[in-house]
Amino acid sequence: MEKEHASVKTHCSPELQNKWIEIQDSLKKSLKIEDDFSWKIPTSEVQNLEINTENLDSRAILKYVGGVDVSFSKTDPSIACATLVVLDLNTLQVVYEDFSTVQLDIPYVPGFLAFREAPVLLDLLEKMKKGSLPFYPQILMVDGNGLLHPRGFGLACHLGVLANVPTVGIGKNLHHVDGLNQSRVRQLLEAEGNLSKDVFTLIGDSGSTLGAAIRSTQDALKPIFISVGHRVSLASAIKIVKMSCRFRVPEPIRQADIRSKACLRIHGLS
DNA sequence: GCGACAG
DNA sequence: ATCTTGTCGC
Repeated sequence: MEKEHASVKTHCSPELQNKWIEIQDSLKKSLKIEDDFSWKIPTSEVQNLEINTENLDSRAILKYVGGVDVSFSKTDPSIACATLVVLDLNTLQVVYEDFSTVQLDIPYVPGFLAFREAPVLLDLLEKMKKGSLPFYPQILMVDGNGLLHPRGFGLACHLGVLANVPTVGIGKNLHHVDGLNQSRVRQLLEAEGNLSKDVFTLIGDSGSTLGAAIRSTQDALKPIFISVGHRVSLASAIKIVKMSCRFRVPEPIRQADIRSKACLRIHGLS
């Protein structure tokens, strides 16, 4: 009888984890956490109309927002469907979608999600770019964290750096990091005077700003967790996320998730 | 040292 | 991530 724990703790060799940590630390040197893009974020409807006399700003307006997600087969947990969608920010309609069904042998290890999911997502992005396909995303929303990560380099950062595209991390659950945990977030949201607030900056014990918890919809009790991925500031990331929310989960991520699962069904998995 | 821990 | 029923909302 092996000395296997009855629990389902995920772990892999310390050697591999050390190697992964080196890669994260190395890639992190290329990380940019301020706005680094040529377009401008749309503000009010009025300003987008050309009746505005201040036409000195010739930058393009953000229009194409991407979203990526990976779903897994319940029958064979190693089979995954990775999905890339691009939405028109004005209509929140999908203008592009692509899938890749693959076998993933690398396990999910907290803190190392990128080593499992980034490769296939990168393939989808590179395929779109090399094919000169239209609607290549000006910014990409990723199902996972960015700076809100044990070493400040989650999947959103990882993908952003390798694809050299602006990214924002979207977590549906809090990754406990730097002293941040559910009870502290709960305490933030329920604090007197914060009942009507919808954005809560997340500052760790170290004093650094790791991201923000936001109530994306009025009726959403449970927040989502936004963090900087690459080439975008937290303030800009929050603005863009707010513009893409019809429901709690921002539409690019939500559509990627829905279509990813539909893709598995069509292929007889599910 | 042990537990907690995005998807 | 995935396993699941009913239920509420648009």
